[in-house]
Amino acid sequence: MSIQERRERERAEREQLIVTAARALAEAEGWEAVTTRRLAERVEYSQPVLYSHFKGKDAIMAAVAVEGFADLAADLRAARISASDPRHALAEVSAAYADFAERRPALYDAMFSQTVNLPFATPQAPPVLHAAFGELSQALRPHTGDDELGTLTETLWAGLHGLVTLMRGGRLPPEDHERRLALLVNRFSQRSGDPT
Amino acid sequence: MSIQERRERERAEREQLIVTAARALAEAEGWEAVTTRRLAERVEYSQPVLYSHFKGKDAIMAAVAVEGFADLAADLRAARISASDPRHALAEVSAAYADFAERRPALYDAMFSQTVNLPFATPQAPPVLHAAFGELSQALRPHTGDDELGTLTETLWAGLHGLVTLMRGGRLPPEDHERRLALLVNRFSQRSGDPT
DNA sequence: TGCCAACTCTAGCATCGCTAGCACTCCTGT
DNA sequence: ACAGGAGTGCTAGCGATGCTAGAGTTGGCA
Repeated sequence: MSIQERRERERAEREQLIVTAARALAEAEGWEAVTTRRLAERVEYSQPVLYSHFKGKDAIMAAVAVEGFADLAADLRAARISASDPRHALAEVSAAYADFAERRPALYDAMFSQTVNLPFATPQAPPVLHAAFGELSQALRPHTGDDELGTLTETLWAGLHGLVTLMRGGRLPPEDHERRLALLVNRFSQRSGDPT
Repeated sequence: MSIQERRERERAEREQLIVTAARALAEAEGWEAVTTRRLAERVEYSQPVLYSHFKGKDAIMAAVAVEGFADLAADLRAARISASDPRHALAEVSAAYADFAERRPALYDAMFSQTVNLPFATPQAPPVLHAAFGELSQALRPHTGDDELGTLTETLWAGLHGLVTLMRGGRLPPEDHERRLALLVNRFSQRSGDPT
């Protein structure tokens, strides 16, 4: 019994080692540099070991992506909490989102650009994913009614995602990033009541 | 002289043949199915011929992308022209953009998702690229001042791009697409003056 | 102590983008 | 008309990719 447990524990540790190594390699040199051979060398095992843990390279990237969502959710939450006024939180959270994408491009790629087969807009989606989405929702709550909060969150998310991906692909001039971000946030802020 | 011209003409025709075949193959089976071997077989030449026309596979994709921008610009223009009221054009053009991405996913990938090394936000960018961007700008013009038109166009574009890419990647539920699109357009419409 | 099961590694497959070098074609000048 | 030569397309192959089959070794159990 105990020996079985030890083996499972060691297996879990090795699996985490693989994910961590993949993430480190991707963040250092980009995903195109993450080959199964290099990854195997990093964790000091042979290639087939990777396939005893994950179905393929995509599954490894998906595991990294889940870690990324946890980090993103934490960043967004920190930005929201530290905001002086709930109405200012939207700008802070949006900026945090953009910063995350800029600071961790490889992680962001795994989460969004790649084809990783994660369940997203369903209850089966990993909890960290709902958490990240929830932070955006909370930041938007003071600015809209409950009935359209979900859809509005999705749309804001799309706007942020578009901004960072187009900029990173060289499709948008980086020097105007702040202005675009401010403009987007402004358009998603409630202005009907008071212009204070 | 004449014979030299004929050769150049034939070369140009063959180059166009390669681009057309690449595009057809990509639209039929996706870019991962477009290998240099299959492409060469389609155009009934050997692989190295491709490299006498293009520096590599990326360059072929870039050529397809330019064609895509021309198509997109045409679609957007048609939507804008056919709009009854200039103030309604924004919704029409936005819907046309989303439709384009949905109807021609492979083309859209070549234009935006892939790393194709095209000059974008510079004067060196292909004219068709400015044309497509200009259509979005024209649709937005009735809704904002000239000083922020450029930045606003970039931001709307990012919003549209985010919507279609996240939806195609399974990150957003398709059934709410129309509502998200309407919401985005609404947020980019001028509402300060009249609620008519 | 001997055996069996589980596990890991070596080696290799099919395919990828890309290229070197040979062979052929076709225009040119005498 | 015909030999020479420049240019062009092909065959074959390189290094690298993701992934897998089968051999070989290790380690716990009777």
